[in-house]
Amino acid sequence: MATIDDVAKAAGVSTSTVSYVLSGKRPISAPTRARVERAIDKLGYRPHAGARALASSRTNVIALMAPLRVGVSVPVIMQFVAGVVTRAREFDHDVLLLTQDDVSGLDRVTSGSMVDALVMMDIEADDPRVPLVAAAKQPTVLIGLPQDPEGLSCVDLDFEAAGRLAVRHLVKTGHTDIALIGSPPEVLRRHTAFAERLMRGLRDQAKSSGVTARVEACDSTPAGASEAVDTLLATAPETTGIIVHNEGALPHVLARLAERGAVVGTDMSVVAVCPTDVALSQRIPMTSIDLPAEDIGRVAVDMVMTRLGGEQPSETRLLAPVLTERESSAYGPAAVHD
Amino acid sequence: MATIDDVAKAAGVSTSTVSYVLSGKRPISAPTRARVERAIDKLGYRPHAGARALASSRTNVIALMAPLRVGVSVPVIMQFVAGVVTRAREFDHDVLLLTQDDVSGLDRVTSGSMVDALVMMDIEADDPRVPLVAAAKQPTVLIGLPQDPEGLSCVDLDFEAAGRLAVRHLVKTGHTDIALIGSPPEVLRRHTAFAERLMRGLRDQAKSSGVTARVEACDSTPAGASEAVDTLLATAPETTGIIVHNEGALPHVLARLAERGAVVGTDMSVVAVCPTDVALSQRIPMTSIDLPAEDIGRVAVDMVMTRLGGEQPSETRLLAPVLTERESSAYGPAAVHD
DNA sequence: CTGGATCGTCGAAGCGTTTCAACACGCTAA
DNA sequence: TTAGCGTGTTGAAACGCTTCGACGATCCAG
Repeated sequence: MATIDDVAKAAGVSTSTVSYVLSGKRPISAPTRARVERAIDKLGYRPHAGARALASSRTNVIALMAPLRVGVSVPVIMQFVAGVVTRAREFDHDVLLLTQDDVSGLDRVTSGSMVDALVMMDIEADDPRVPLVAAAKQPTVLIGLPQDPEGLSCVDLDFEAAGRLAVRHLVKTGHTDIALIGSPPEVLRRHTAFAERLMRGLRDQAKSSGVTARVEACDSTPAGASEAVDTLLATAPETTGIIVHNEGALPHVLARLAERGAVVGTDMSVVAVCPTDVALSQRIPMTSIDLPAEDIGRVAVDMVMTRLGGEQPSETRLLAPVLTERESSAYGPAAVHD
Repeated sequence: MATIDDVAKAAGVSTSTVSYVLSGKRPISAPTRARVERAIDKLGYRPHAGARALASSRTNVIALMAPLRVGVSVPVIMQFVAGVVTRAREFDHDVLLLTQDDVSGLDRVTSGSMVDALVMMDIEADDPRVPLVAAAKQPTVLIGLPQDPEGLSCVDLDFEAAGRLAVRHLVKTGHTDIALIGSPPEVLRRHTAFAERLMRGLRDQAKSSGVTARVEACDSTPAGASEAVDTLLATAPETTGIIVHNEGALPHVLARLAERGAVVGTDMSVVAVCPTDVALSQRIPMTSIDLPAEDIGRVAVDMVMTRLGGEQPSETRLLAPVLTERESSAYGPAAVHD
């Protein structure tokens, strides 16, 4: 492997000149720059990442903590990951993937200076990682909202607004008996932030709209979905509007409703909260509130990068939910027809 | 951040002694070791990854190239990834995730010495990355089999054997008209290795068993699956045994068969090639050949690690397919009942 | 005793960059 | 003419670690 000194020798300049050509941090005359560049690709020179990290304390790597937890939809996680990785590359950064949900990986990459910054997914309401990143020297962006986002940068879909929006939509189209089929019990037990926020928004809106809204946890399996549907329709047979916030369970919920003879889009209105591609690959195109996972990943990287240059204050960005009507929802019993 | 010199000073030893305590490459007396260790965690010392990489030319990072291509099942990819990441951690390595399918990332991490080794997924028959890794100084393991695995280390399910096994099973249970519902057309167009290998095994076995076996490509969407099922049953209505090698399409294939009144497990036998958890989360438990994705990821790391220590010869490991009978297959028309 | 191993520790030379202070040069302005 | 300035380039000092060769001490065999 050629070193920067080899390049310098080949170009007849000093090593620092080569370095400045590469970094652009000092002006270099056109002819010199040309000689250096020619030498670089004649030798196939690549800077040694470790040496660079040592000298500059910049690694051009960011860490992505994506705990692979039970109950979270893997395709959705991957959309976040894809957003993060591709955007990071646009800033000339690579991504170190951490999947353990403990705190040791965090400590290792931050205090070992392996990364310049961190993006953390799947935040719980009282997440043990949060105090650590607050203390780390690397800037961090959370995908999701912890209990106390004080001094932290966060980005997420505004799930509270999404909950409200879903209810408002159903109410507006004439539904007064509404239910949420939500996250798996494990997720709720962990107090995963997004699940709780959606429920809060939903309850608030139901209350202020004067409609009933019950909530069923739901495993992402066929059996779990069937059970959720069955208990829901047993305890509240008057339900005509269902919000499903569980990508894995969604197809099974629809299948069970069909088995029970409920025609989605006619008898029963269903609003999904999920990525658009998931909404579109169901048995019928779903009315849905988009979870723009890839965008959120991208934004997380943008935020982390602005904090990397210059001492920006922390900010939390909540993306406004957008509801798109498709074929799974219709007017309900209380609809006012004109 | 404390440095190794701080630790040495605090413990009253030389920096090299601290280094040897950490690496264990030279014997250190018990009392000295104890003093050093006390100093280490009093100061909260962590070696600087870049400095270590520079001095030792070891980064303790491996690259994982997992192109996020259209047509490949994301949950399955993630199983590979999970296997790789967790096993890498057991060897004290972290994972750098590359998702671009071009060759630039490969070049960057190898010639920049960012990683000690590579694991590459989703190999095409004539993959442009293969010549590059053969030239790189870092050992590499491919998940999948290129056209010419000469001098390369590879690991995968033995898809050819899986194709044969699936056919043999159907033949043995009395089916003479067999079909494969396979990968999406894009995957075939890329000559993705595993898809072609399964088809080859299937055709060979069909030929030598004297049964017919047609092949349908199949998009992983509801529409694509319906289309595949429809054309299959239109052109070969006598089909009683179907092999599905497409995780994304599987549920939709089953749904379409049901819609058309074919009772899977009675009229129609279906064998899936997919991870067991996918096989179990369908409308009925599927007879399947397991794709042990996480295991394969783990094995890939094992192989890469043995090649990292000592100059091992390259090897390719093909895991023997295992078929598990469940409820989606039954005896066919030609079965000999006793 | 003496000579040679063995054990534990140390000093110093790298590893390949970045970056700071300094300098040479040609200009312009006084 | 000279002081002063900006432009382009350089030398050398970090950055924090690993590892090689060397060295004193201890031990055992002869």
